[in-house]
Amino acid sequence: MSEAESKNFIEVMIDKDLAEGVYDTVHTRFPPEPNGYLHIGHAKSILLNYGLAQEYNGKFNMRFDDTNPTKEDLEFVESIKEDIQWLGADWEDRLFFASDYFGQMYEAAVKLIRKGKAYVSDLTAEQIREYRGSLTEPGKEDPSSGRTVEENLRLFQEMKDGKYADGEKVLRARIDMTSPNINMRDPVIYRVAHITHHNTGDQWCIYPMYDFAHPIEDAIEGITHSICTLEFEDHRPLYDWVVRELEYPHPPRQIEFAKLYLKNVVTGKRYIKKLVQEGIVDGWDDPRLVSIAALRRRGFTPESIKMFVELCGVSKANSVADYAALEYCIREDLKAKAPRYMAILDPVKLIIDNYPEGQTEMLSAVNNPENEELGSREIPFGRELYIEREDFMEEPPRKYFRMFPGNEVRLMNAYFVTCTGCVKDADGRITEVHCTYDPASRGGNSPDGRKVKGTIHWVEASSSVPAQVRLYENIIDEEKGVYNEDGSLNLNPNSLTVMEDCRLEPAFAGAKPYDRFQFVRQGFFSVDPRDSSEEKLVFNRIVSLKSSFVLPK
RNA sequence: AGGGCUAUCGCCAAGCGGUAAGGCACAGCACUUUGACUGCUGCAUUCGCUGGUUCGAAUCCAGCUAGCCCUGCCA
Repeated sequence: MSEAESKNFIEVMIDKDLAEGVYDTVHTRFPPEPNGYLHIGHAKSILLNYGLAQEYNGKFNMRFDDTNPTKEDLEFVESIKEDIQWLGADWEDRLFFASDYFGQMYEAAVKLIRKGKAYVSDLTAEQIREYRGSLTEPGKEDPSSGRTVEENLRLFQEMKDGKYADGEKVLRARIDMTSPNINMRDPVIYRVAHITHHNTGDQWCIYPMYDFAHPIEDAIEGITHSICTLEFEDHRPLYDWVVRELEYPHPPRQIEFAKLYLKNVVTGKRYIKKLVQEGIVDGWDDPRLVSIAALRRRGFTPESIKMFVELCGVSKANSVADYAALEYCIREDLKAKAPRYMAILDPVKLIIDNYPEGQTEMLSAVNNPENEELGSREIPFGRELYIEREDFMEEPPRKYFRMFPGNEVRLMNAYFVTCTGCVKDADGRITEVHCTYDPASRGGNSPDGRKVKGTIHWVEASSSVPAQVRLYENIIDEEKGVYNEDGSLNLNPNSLTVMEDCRLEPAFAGAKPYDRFQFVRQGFFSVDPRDSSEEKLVFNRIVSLKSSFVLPK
């Protein structure tokens, strides 16, 4: 991460624009339609637009592109604002709604009509489709295209005044019905829709189409670089046509980049809706999803998402990022930020036979060896502890260096102990592991300098804090991918494992929602903001530690 | 098939005529009071293919091939 880092193609274009004096500032925007929740793909666009404004000392606008009331809802306006703020993109006082420009858009349409560049059409939607031609055949002239300016003005006024039913008339731009670019074949720019808009109420019954509205929105706000995704490349000639015909003095430039896709995750709204309806996930913010809200709830930091987006880069090549890259980013961000406490997810008793009964003592532990600012804590130690069930094996495989009969290991921050055996119940399940400790090894080192290969984590039994911990796997099967061949979702039933009887050291007692920790040897976890209570903390695993439990074959 | 765009390591991605950056992933070694972290090492004689121009091409030209997008009164 040095200044030697190369610029992406958008920065190169901006540099060129600035150098040539096409623009003397940079002004970007993020223009979502409030018709759903934001996911990680949107984060790329938000952070890209905001980042560019920052980098070039320019401005960044927040704008809701709410030109189609049939699909939009106020509910989404609030969630989108919250997500963007959480990501750290600051629009300052520049929060706009495309619907606030309906008056100016109407005037712009009138201007086009006056210039003979737009006309009211009587064609039905179906006829318009027929007249448009196909990918390989040119379109035909609209029979209504010959109307006079006066007639068009009158009819458009009547459209606005509610004289026509939905679909009865539309306003079309007059461009070129034979253009090889279908978007230029006299696109519809205004339609009639008698519906209440969440912002403008019943003030309008005609609404502008995206292709007409968007360049106007950008021009009104003084946007210089209108950054959107690849599928709009074909629309750029129309975008340019609109700003040119409307004669804006400093027309904005549209630049397209490739969307960010993440391998093996579900982002499709209809699939998420299905998952919610069927109760497979507990909402659009279920920690297994990758909506911004879900990532936030699971414990991801805005910094980690920013790092991920920057890691992925910006280009025009369609690409699918590895989930592993996201995991890398959150580990990287949290490893110095999160205190490292001990937590036992699958407890089994460890009894130290030569430790005095009824005795406890306090031991000191550093909270994060990589970050001294996080200080240290006192942890209780006693005769009965909990250790991880998988940290003991009666018959260990090769290269297993945790607890097994006869082996000496270190209890982290405490003592060396030598395993002496275990106790089982009638079913053969291990109920207790036994050991003896070396009192001279207090703190975790032996004065005689002998070494142990294994260090395991533990929690003193009587003072331990109960908790529930949820472990997430990718919701989708790694091999098969997100969707089956018939289009159905390929769900992994093991995507969520709930550990009910976890035991934490007392340092966790005051943990608050969203607090993040590294559980020693387990991974990074955060307190779930929705399900945690005073009585019982619920943790979400953000990400596991890298191959910390993989045994060599 | 008409138009637009894209093709560089398993995944991202620099490179813009001078002889293939970097990150993720992976592997090995070292270190380690987390089998984590960290450190070191390895990982494209080759840039979708085929020709051409050039002393020299991933970079220029031509022709192919593959993938994505476009026939909403959605955005």
